[in-house]
Amino acid sequence: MLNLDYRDPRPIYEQVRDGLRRLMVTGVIREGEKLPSVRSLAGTLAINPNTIQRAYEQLEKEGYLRSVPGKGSFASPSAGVDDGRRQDLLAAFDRTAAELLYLGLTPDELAGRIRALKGGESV
Amino acid sequence: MLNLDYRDPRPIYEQVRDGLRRLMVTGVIREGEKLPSVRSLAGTLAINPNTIQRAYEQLEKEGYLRSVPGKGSFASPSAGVDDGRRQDLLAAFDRTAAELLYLGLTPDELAGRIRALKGGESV
DNA sequence: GAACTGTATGAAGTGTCTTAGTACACCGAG
DNA sequence: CTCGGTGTACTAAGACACTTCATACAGTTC
Repeated sequence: MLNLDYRDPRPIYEQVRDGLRRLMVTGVIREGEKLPSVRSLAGTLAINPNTIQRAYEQLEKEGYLRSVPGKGSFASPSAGVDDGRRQDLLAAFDRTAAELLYLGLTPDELAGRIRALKGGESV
Repeated sequence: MLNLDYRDPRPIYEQVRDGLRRLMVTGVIREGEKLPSVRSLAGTLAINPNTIQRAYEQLEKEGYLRSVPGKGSFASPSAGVDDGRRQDLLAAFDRTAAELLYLGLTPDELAGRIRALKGGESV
């Protein structure tokens, strides 16, 4: 379900956080679905539960999941994602696209890449 | 020319590196132009020269500038940018766009943002 | 030679990441 | 109610990255 790369300079909790977010974005984990518990995921990945909790904590702040004491953590609907996350993504999108244009790619090429992503056949 | 934000969790050398890269991408610094020396920029920003050197070192690996002992550092043409950097950017572009689509934006909206960036009126 | 340039090295302080261990409160099933 | 699983909180410790300070060397320009 998730892969850790110890050669990756990014902290483990970021790899877990980004990996889980990606699973939700790509539809592997769907709205309302129960995520692995802090302790079980820590066991699976052979890391400390505190590290998992930190990843969950941040995903909850972003609005990607909701944690309920005693019950577990559940994926939230995409509409519930925090607006700050949206703003950050848009800013990152503009920065990346601007540099790619500087490097010689055309707006049409970038638009083509977006269409090729297939928006997750949602709605 | 460059702003440092000490509330930003990113390391200073990354802020300098990304800031300089942005100045080149936006055309403020043009191909062949001489960049501030390691020591002078360190003095301007009131930080250690080693930190500037680290930023320059990485930009040179990316192909954005070329440093010559005794002479200085000079902005390279966009065609000289490393291919690894291109690949990283494309991967980041796809990830960001995929998440934005998941959050409800349409391919047309994203394409519109790209056109609004105005590719630096180069060539 | 003097003054600039990039480059290299080592030591010290600070902060983050991660682990380990413990503890508390909540929920659901038996 | 009891028990096991859940999220959450806290402290301590070690490992590592970031940054600074200081020094040094080599190349260029005048």
